[in-house]
Amino acid sequence: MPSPTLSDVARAAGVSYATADRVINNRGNVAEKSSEKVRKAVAALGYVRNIAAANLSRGRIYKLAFLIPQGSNAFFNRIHQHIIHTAEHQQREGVTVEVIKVAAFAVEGLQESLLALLGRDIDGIAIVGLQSTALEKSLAQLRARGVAVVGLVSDLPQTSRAAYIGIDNIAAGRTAARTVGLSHGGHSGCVQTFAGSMEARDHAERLSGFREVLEADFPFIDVLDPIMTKDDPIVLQAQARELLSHPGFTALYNVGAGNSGLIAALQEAKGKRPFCVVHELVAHSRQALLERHIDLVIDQRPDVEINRAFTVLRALIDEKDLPPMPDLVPTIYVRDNLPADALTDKMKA
Amino acid sequence: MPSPTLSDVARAAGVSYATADRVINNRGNVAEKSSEKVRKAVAALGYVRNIAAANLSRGRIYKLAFLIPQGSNAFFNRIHQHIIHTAEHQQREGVTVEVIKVAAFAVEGLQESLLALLGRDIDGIAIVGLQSTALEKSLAQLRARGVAVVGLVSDLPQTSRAAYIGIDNIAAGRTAARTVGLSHGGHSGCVQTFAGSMEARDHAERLSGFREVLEADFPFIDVLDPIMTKDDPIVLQAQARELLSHPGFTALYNVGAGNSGLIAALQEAKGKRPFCVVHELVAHSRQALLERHIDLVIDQRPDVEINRAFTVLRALIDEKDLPPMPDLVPTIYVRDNLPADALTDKMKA
DNA sequence: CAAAAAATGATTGACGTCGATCAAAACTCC
DNA sequence: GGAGTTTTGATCGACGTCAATCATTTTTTG
Repeated sequence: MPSPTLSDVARAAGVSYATADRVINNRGNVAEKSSEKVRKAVAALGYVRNIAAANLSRGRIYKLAFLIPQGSNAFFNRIHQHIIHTAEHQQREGVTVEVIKVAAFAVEGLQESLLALLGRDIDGIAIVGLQSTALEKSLAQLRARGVAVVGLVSDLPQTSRAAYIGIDNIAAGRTAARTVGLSHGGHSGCVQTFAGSMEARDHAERLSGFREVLEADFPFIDVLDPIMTKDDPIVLQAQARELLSHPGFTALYNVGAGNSGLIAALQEAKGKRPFCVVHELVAHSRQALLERHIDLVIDQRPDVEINRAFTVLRALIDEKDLPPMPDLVPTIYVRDNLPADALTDKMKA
Repeated sequence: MPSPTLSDVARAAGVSYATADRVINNRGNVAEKSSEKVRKAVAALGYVRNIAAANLSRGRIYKLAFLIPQGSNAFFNRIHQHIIHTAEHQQREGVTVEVIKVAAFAVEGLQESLLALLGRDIDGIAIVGLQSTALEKSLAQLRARGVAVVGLVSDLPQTSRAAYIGIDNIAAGRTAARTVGLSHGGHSGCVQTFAGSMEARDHAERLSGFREVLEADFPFIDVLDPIMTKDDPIVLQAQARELLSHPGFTALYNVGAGNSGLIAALQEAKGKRPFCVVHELVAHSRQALLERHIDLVIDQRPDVEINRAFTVLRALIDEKDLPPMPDLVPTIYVRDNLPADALTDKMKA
């Protein structure tokens, strides 16, 4: 019942503790024959090294870094908050975390930060990624040095990371479409979409998922080509204001950020407004839900993602397999299933 | 930077390690004056005992028990699966788990299981609860012996548990109502509700939340009194079949279980069907979503709940404060945001 | 003020692992 | 078969805590 120790393994393999230790921590200078015997004994006994004891022994500290885009984007502020909050609690378990702000969506900036990291001893990094192949080389270098790399929210080149932690954005778009479709109750309609930029992969993916479902399952709803906003609230507000003055739109869907502008425009408008779906639950989208200016928020649960990032990074660093974690799915918020407002609560404190 | 050790505390307090140890592990035989000094030093240095080292030292094993209702209920099977799965991974970290099946929704059965637990040395239990005050005494006894008790999915008497892990069922009902309301796109309608029993607190709560939102925000939708089903698929199928033969129902909402019956009836029916909302994502509700027999599933994410139960129990047992965990909210599933089907995947393997 | 009781100090051996060191044994190779 | 190399064994002292023991000091009590 009690887990076998390395001494047990050594005994079973017929070698000394020292040799077993050399194999387990591959320190070299061990004959293939002995190595073989030890590996067999490990398999036979089901030995798993006690990470707590190991960490205690060497006084290990896990050094993690999170690279997230700079700027005043409410969503990334929320991400940042969650990282800090989680880091506080992990501190006592030997995890130190550094949050590195990177110039938003600029490959060069990210590249630079990665190079800076190369010189330091870091155990794992989570990166809000860019698909650019320009990153491949430095990421490969980092990983060659044993650094665990995961993509967060937005993926990196597949070969450059051990895992991607984020939602499926096509599914997110499809989900939005489903709700828009259902909201029409079989009646015809016309949806105006908004996007920051078609170069942002997540925006493009959401749009394609959105289109796909509406075309297939709700053909009586027209989908208009997206208005490009650069995620700028000012642009969104102006465009939305103009739009809302014309009747005929039965739904609005913004795949990108800058929702405060959209919400401001909706707030001004009188009378029946179109069905509105946006992404990411932050202070203003939350309030807009409560005040009925919008109907739905599709959220990627950054709290769950951050949680997962920590867990995955530790598992990668410890080279153990992943414990069960909640699945990541695009979450639909209406005004009735909002979580307690932790951020607001914190602000008060 | 490195955490202070108990030796540091002892030195700071001007007492010996032995005395500091006596205070920390309250072994008694220590003068109030010394005790005071030690506590002050603890506060001053911010000492937190190293749980990994402590567990290593005493070879601690956390003994947990989960009490869940017996029977072939798909939802509880899912719960059971998650417990087993999580337990496997926790095993190597010194956690043993026992799942105790209790006669469904019978206070006596639960009571009996609790009494049986009284004799054994258990560190924590999670109970799919009953609100009954009959349980208060045995729960109080257990807790007096230092057993951590949390309510799972369905709450226990408030004073009898340290935490409740489950969704707010009123919010769940409100959420269902919101989606039903939105699906009517401003048109009038008529919803038939189904419930297992009004004595089940979660059923009653969901219904009241459902009613509340529809009456307040969608007064043009009629809510019919619930058909009582005892969560029996046969009953549901018969009732639904009958219902579907009449036109005029624009939505169906089942707050309880037994959905396979409802789905079977929907499957038989031809033509346009009402908007359908049910609770809990399990094999058949998942399939029904995919095959478009129903529109929405409100789920309480048992995977998240189980995860949380383990985390909370450990925190209670270790007497440390709670690490950040994902919020528990009623989750809305449509056919486009379903998680990967872990259970099915497992069945195959 | 002496005897009993209570509190404290000092110390030790676990727990399982790491990262050493040093000597002894087992091999190569010529 | 002797020098050199590689591989082993044995052992030690951390890491921070727990759970002991035993001797000593301090306090209480009659």
